[in-house]
Amino acid sequence: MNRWPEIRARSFDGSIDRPVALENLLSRKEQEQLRSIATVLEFNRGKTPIFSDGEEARFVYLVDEGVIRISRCAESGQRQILAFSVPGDLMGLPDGGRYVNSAETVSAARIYRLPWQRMQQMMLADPQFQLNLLMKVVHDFRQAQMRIMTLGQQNIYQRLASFILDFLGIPEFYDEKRSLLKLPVNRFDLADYLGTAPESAARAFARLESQGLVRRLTSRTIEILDIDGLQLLRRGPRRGHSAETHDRIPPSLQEHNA
Amino acid sequence: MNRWPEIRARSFDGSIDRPVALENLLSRKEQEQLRSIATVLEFNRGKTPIFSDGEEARFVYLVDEGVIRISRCAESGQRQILAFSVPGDLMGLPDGGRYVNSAETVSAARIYRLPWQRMQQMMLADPQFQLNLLMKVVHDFRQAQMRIMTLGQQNIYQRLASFILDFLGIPEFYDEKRSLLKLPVNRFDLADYLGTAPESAARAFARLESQGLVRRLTSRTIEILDIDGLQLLRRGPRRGHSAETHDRIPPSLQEHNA
DNA sequence: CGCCGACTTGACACCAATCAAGATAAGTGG
DNA sequence: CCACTTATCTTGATTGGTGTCAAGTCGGCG
Repeated sequence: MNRWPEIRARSFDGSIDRPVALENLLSRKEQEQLRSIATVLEFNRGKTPIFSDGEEARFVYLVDEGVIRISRCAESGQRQILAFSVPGDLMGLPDGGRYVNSAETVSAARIYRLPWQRMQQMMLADPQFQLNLLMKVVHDFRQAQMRIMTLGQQNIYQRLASFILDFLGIPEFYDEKRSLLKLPVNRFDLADYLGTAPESAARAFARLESQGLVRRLTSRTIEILDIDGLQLLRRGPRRGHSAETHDRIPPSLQEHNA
Repeated sequence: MNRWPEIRARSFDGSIDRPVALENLLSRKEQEQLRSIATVLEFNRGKTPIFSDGEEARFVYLVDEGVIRISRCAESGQRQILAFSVPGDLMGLPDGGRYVNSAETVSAARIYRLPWQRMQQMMLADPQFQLNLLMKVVHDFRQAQMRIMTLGQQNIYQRLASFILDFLGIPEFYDEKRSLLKLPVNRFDLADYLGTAPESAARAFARLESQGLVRRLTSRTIEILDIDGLQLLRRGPRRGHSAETHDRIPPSLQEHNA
């Protein structure tokens, strides 16, 4: 059990057009440095809480395996999923001594728990290490800004296209040879991530399918038919023509129409 | 001119409910530390570019006076304003050696320009200073997450209420005695910040006015009539009743629930 | 006074939230 | 294994929200 898994090539939120290089995740060396003060947490199943908004923050966490959802509830009670954390991501940085987000597993996961006090000592003792962590936080900051762009400017279909495109760079979820994307989340989580309702998320899939961009095999397994079309959709204006995306309709879908 | 101005009590984006304490801005000591390697830039007017998306990033910037808008253009050409920077805020952190956002003055401003190379040296030489900067970035990260909440869950009226409430804590803009708020931005900037169209921003003001929450004296000067009402609006559901604001339920929104 | 940009308002069409009702998949107990 | 319950997902209908075009108003400045 002292194997240390390979670091994934890119962070979850990175877009296709701006590939996120390895240095934006914590490097193997940095992770090893952190592991020396870590406690391993193993989770067998999804929906298990790791930390919660408002708790005193004595630990930060490093994802080693699996997917974690980072969320916060608005005062209205509405949940917003701020990000999905994948291996190499850091989470649980305190603000005023407390967590400001909640984190739950989405699937089985292995996570390293790091005492924040000792983290700080390490950072003070090794400024280069601290600088690397700083750059990691800056990177996460950029990812948050990209989500501001998405939520501020794109309609639901475009947001879904962005979400899908983000996943195509992660081999763990996308089987490139067969063009199969395995979504790690259900429609509820997806809706809370996109800032919409589950029904709208389902409708967005339906429309992408009607335009020949993807095909739903099951609700969690999507065949990707037209990456260029997805990118065009994402880049287009919010109020774009909906009718026929671009002229092509895959042979499998000719509706004799009505 | 070696006076060092008082640090504002709170950062721009902080909400009323979660007051942002002084330590989230750079402290006076930290700012002085930075000033030792800084070049002062003075801007007499708004709309002057400071740095632009894609440029090689050799400097970071510290706002001393005035308001700066941080923006990015989507591939569709649509501009999104990610944040407004106020005194004590840091901006221009590079990603991959380049700026990823653009910054322009909104009003007259004084800004300290810091060579990024020397900044890094300073951070390596003084880990405590670096840790303070890290916490500052973490705080900005939180602010970005709060914007994700706002954009993902709130309608235009609520976003405008959030925007207004954010400003009420800044004495530079809000004359508490006379309940007068002086907006530093025009409707275009406001719309790009809220993720909507200028027309919708105007309509949102009209509706807040029709509900007796605010009154427009000029397009940039707003009289605040009902702070509680604004907070209720912000906290409410996205699809809430608009008609009469004031048959309000006390904010003790206990989750009695069904 | 007249121009021009910023702002506002109206009209209209499209988007998306909500309620409601199936349809499908996943458990659960017999 | 099947019948049943349940959760998840999908689709339809309806209504309110909001982007867009267009027209009009206001204010500042020459």
